Amino acid sequence: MDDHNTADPVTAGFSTDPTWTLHDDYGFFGVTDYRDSSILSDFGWNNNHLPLPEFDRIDSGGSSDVPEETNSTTTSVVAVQSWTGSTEIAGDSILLNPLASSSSNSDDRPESSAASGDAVCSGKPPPSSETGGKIKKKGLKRIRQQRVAFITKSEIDHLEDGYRWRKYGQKAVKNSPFPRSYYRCTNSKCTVKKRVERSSTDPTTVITTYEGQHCHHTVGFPRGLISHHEVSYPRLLMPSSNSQQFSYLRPQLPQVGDRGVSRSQPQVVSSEAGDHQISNYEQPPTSLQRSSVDQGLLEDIVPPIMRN
DNA sequence: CGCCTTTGACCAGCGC
DNA sequence: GCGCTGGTCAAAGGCG
Repeated sequence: MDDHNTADPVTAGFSTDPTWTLHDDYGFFGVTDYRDSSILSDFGWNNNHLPLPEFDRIDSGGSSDVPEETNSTTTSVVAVQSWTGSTEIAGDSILLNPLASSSSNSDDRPESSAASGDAVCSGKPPPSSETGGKIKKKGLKRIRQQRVAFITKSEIDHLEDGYRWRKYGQKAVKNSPFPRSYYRCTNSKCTVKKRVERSSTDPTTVITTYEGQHCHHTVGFPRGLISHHEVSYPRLLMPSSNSQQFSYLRPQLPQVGDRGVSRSQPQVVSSEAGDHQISNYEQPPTSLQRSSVDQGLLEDIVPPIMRN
């Protein structure tokens, strides 16, 4: 891990950084700023399509509950990348080209199908109880699930995304004055994890990495803001015109092929989805395969046209 | 009282 | 084998 590529695409100019452009096949959809509508229109998007994280006090109904400091915060997603099938992408290496880590990909394949994608919704207890605390199974590699990384320009580290998270760890990051925080979805049957770190070279940006897929419609959407029925749709929270109020939006994604159809269905990750994931550890997914792989969060945020 | 964060310890993987 | 680093655990304490 010592030789992880610590280059920060944010400040290193990730828009031209080859390690990021290589991620086109994995869902990287460009460098953008939701405030720049011209860029969005180039992608066939409008503001409603961006996965803008919401501020922490979403349940305030956009009222004066929002701290003054928060009011002054500018939050915008500037880049997203996603990938599957790679492992040992730890720490700063989330910025590495997953295709370049093929040496570990073979090791990445789930040796035990109990882990990985199908475990996400298997209803099993979380790994913590399964491994019996500090008595861990030796020789059992960590299985990486599909990950999506956001680079977000924000003064807030932990950006709300509609799910409830429990922090389970924090580590100092090499070559960075900012710690990395580890979060787990509070749903006991959901193994989705989230990693949040601030860019060492550009403190104004936050890198949020999601791993796995939620197997539930909502695990307590921000303090009961909306009903369970509603959150079966992707959760995109966008600021209202005054940037202090937030509204829940159902994204109206471009209707391209069957993707548009599937969008209208509540997204429940089945065990089959897990099987898909396993197969994709074995070899790089084709475009068609990715269409089934890129479910969950990625599907929530990336319109089909961008995944082609 | 339940949920959450904090934090030190522990474990696994990797390079040398 | 050793050291470094990322990732995770779990006890303790805080908060509403």
